[in-house]
Amino acid sequence: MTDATKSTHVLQHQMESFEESCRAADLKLTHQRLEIYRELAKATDHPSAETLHKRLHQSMPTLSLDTVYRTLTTFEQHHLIKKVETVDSQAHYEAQMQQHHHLICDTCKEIMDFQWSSFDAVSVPEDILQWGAIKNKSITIYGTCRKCQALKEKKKLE
Amino acid sequence: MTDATKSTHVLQHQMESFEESCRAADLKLTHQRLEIYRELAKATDHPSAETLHKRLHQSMPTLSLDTVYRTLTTFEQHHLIKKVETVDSQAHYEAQMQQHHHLICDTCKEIMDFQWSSFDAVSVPEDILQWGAIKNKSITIYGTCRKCQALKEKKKLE
DNA sequence: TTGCAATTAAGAACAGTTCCTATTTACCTT
DNA sequence: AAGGTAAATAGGAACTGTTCTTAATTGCAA
Repeated sequence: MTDATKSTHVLQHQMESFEESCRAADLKLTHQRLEIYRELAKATDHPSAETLHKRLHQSMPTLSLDTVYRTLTTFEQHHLIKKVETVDSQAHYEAQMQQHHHLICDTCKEIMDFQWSSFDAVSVPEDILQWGAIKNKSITIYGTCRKCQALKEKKKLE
Repeated sequence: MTDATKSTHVLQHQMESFEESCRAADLKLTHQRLEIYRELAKATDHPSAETLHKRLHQSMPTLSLDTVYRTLTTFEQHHLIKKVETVDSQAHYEAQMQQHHHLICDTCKEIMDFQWSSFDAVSVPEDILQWGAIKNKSITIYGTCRKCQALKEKKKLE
């Protein structure tokens, strides 16, 4: 993922399948829901409810923060989006529902998506199968991103 | 890990190295700190501050919840314990600092530790190395544990 | 043992999220 | 196209989890 935002035609397609899922789930297609979903779908940075609210405020000045929270919760309950696991006190969300993993920078806290299909293909160790019914496995990689590494180097030299 | 609690001798050893780390970090060895650490170290369920406070309340009735929060934050800053990534609104902690992974039950939300040394040994895909300096990678497996599976089966038959 | 900086208890304050209620909206029926 | 109705929304109040403030207490160095 080199671009900060998705191509419009990929987003278009994602919006269409979202609308279909809403109809299937008996969720009314309100302006707020469509815009909140679109804003999350085009983001690559796993935003919080507050961040989404700020971004949408320009185009929708009367949108309430509560609506953003309520809408995200509704979407999550219908498996249209996911809550991202973090140690942060704010909840973060993503519209990416395909199998993927996360890179987290310990400095700027930015979360990036990545693929690792050979890992996805392996089955879990024998003894874990004893634990119960496995549904999904995902990796989180921690480290310092290039940007933050560069900043640290710069500070050292000062 | 078959037992719900650790053997006393393993815990003893962990307490000793904890005390050593505190002295090295210039952290005073107060009764509260020792007991909070001991309670977390002997737990296998990744408790929240509130849960730890409840467990300690019997033996330490005047221990304040704030002290539990403050102490856990101090320990975390000194890398003596870790905050666990969850989608929960409460923060969860663990004293286990060796490389390990998590199993999370989607029903009872219980978090279990597990090892996967062959995964630990492999290096990450080439393109991720471009991202920055990798420090650690860990897996979270989601599913339904045996206990909850059994409960669901029981409900179906009713 | 004494002195002092660090730590603590208790409750106030704060941040993030959810609830309450009156109003508005989507969309089904005709 | 217009009306009816259940669902959704805005705004603010309430709630939950966490952190801060202050005065009292405690660990530990001298």
